[in-house]
Amino acid sequence: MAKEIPKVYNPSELEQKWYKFWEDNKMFSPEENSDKEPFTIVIPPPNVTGNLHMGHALDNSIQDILIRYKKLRGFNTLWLPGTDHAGIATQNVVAKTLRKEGTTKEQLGRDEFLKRVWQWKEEYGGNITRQLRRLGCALDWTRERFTMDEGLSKAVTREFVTLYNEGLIYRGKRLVNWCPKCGTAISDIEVEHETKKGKLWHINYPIDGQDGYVTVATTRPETMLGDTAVAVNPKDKRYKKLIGKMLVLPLVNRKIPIIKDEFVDKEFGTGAVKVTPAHDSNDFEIGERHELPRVNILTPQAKITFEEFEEADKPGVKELEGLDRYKARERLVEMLEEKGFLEEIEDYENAVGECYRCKSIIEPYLSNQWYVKTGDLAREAIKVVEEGKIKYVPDRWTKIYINWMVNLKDWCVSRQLWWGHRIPVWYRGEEIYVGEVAPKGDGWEQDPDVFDTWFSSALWPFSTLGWPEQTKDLKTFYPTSVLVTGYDIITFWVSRMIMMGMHFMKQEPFHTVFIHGLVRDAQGKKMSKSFGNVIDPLEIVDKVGADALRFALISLITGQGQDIKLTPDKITEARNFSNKIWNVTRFVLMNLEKKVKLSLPDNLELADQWIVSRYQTSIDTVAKMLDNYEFGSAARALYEFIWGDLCDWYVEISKNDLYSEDAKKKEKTQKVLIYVLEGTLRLLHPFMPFITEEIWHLLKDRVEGMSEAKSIFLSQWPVFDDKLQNLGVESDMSLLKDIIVKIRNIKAEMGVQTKDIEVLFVASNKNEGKMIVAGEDFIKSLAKASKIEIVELLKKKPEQSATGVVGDVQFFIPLKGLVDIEKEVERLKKEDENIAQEIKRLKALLSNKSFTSKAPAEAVAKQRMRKKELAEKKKIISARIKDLAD
RNA sequence: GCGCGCUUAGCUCAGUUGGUUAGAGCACUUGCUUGACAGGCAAGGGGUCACUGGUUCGAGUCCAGUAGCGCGCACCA
Repeated sequence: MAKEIPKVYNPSELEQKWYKFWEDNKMFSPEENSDKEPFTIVIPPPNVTGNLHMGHALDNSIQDILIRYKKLRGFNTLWLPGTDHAGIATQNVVAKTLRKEGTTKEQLGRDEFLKRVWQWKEEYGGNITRQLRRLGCALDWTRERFTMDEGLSKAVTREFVTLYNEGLIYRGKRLVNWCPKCGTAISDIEVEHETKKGKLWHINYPIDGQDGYVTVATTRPETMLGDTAVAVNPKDKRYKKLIGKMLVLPLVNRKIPIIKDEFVDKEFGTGAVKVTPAHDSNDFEIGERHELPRVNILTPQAKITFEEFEEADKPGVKELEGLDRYKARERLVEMLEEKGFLEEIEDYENAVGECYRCKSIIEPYLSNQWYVKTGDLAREAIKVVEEGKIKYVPDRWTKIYINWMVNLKDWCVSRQLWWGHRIPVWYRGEEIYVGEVAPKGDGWEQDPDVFDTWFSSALWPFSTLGWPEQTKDLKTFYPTSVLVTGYDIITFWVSRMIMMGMHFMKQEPFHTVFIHGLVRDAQGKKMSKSFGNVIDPLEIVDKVGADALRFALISLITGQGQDIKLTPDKITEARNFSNKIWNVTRFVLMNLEKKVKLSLPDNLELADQWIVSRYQTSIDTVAKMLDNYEFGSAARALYEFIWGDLCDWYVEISKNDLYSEDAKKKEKTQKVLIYVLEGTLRLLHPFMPFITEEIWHLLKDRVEGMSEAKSIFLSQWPVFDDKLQNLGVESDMSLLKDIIVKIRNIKAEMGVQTKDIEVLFVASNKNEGKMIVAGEDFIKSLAKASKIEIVELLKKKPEQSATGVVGDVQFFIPLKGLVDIEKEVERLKKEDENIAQEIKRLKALLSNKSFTSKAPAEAVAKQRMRKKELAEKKKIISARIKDLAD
């Protein structure tokens, strides 16, 4: 029978088999009409264009653990999957394939293009959801949603129209963050700032009607084409008498005023600032204050245009028309130099905004956009967190969230894309119509723009449950329980869900936000294709299985939510761990000749009581850790219990019984092994769903009285029984283990390999004697001793033997002829010295009055005890040294 | 500039409310063809817990400061 189980665990087939089983049986769908308490998570919807990366793997492993854990604990769980239409990303992907075909979206036209996007979505949109299945995620696929599906589209329209009617939406012509490559506005948080080396050009602007000039400094000389003023600080003596005079813009010859504005820093640059209201946000504000004209000089593709120029201003710079912004900059600087307007070029560092998606440099650009007024929405969203109705874990994110929300600006929600939710606004001449359906009558034209993708994902926790319809799901599963995500997305998404959740549902969308770190490479670098340091989770799943990948990631999670450095070592460790679990199962099943009943026998011996106690402790600690979102600690605790306690100790000890002739003992031990293994599988199932399912079924074939459930997922979390937890037994075992290690240690140091040694124990009290008797069999087998003798008192000193002292127990290993005495004396002297030093330290500590009087009695007693123990140990060892030396 | 985080063994990291003896995995040394597992077993070496000062009987742990690294926000042209 045992031969059926291979030596090495081979995950790939098994994982596919079990996922299919789970999904075919719709096991991940919640129960209908259940009176169990619901536990809900909505997945952070991955981009439909996306492929599973390590960040997803971590994020979803955590969610899966929560779901499976709660399911085992008897909750009616729902983990709702879905994907995000990812406006820019998806549009770019399809545009790229069109380019390969030699066409463009403009040539196709809007409707045709959208057809192609949908086609693309049908074909490839399932990639990432397939990949989530390979990870083992217990997602309810019957409820899968997509941000562009009918229901969610309706929700977004309702959202906009409602906010509009409430006066929380407005349209404005302002400077936005414009990405010339993506051809759309993006929101503030989609702009990344990176400090770059640049130049500061100092340009002389001649004063009109008199000699002299004013020098301005700029990092963007090409924007001078759009200058409509030069500003100075009103207190700046250098320029005071020039305020109100006109300057002549070099090359362009436009006359622009010198104005005064508090914004200008006298100390910086030359103290005079060129003002380009159409291309810089500060300048825009100065322009507002002084009612300056705005001259736009760029096309949406960031090429120079003179559309808004006076005819007279064009001739001097005509050759720049149509040039890219950076080409134009180069040429313009040359021209300024030729004409003698360039005063100086200085090296300079400043932060330039980049598009988070395509890394193009963002252009502040004047355009008409739709905005959400965030003031009241943000206030509510702050309040609900401050009141503790939503908790961030770890807590430090609370402050960061609130700080960000307090400074929140109005949210630009329109995007100049085709792929997305079309803005439900229609225009007819000066008329504007906002509504969920198109207005009646002729001549209406719908706004060509679409919404920011986050405008729809803000509704995700309730739109996926059916909102705006009052569905049963919505009533049952909203508010959701926990949101799990990386900190990089708090601002994009979490904050917006809270705002919209509070506004539309009047209830927080989740009570806990668990924020985890980002997955990085071994050097701590972000994984990115351009660095070539990405580890593809699917490759790892192919190689070592999803369980191992999950376990590696989870066991790296820290309490503070640090970023995770994933190394190949860690993956190997987890792979080895699955193999260990596999093999301990092999061991247990190999040693069953017939079916056994799942029950704890009553003739437990010391080691049995110990492993049962350790198992009970594990039930308790793992549950507590999971309840506190301490995923890493929970994983590490299980690792230690399984590998350390169960495999390294109990399995080895159990061999005595399993290979013995005593049928009763044999059966007792088989039952203990089954009992502990079966329960441990359920503890481990949330972390490693596949291997635990497989083994659980292997056990089911051979064990009577296991759960009737058809999957371990549908069984239940082990019940913690504190009567089976025995701390006295745990401490006894810990002493016996120390003794065994000490014997092994002496043997190794003495170079003794034989099993034919004898150990003579001197037990100074009855309890110790009993303990050693209880452990006699396994002390012999694990320490490899052929004989053990226990005496209360030493009648005569053992000769030519090695000595060990563990706690109050001393023992002798006669080594006549096996080893030279000098070596043993050496070894003991070394130990003696170490003890002497420690005793010295303790003496000093205990004679310190302030310690004995101020420290709690417990701490003092502990140290006294320790000193006493060491002193005794030293006595024995010193005596031994003396004896041997004689 | 402001804020946050990190700095513990050669490497990657744990370390709960301060309790005196700082742990793990990998790597390293030594020994095991042990009937679960060499993806394994046993034993061992290896750390003035970044630095300085403070609080305390006692600090890896608390406080202040310094340095280095990382991140976020804001940017003065």
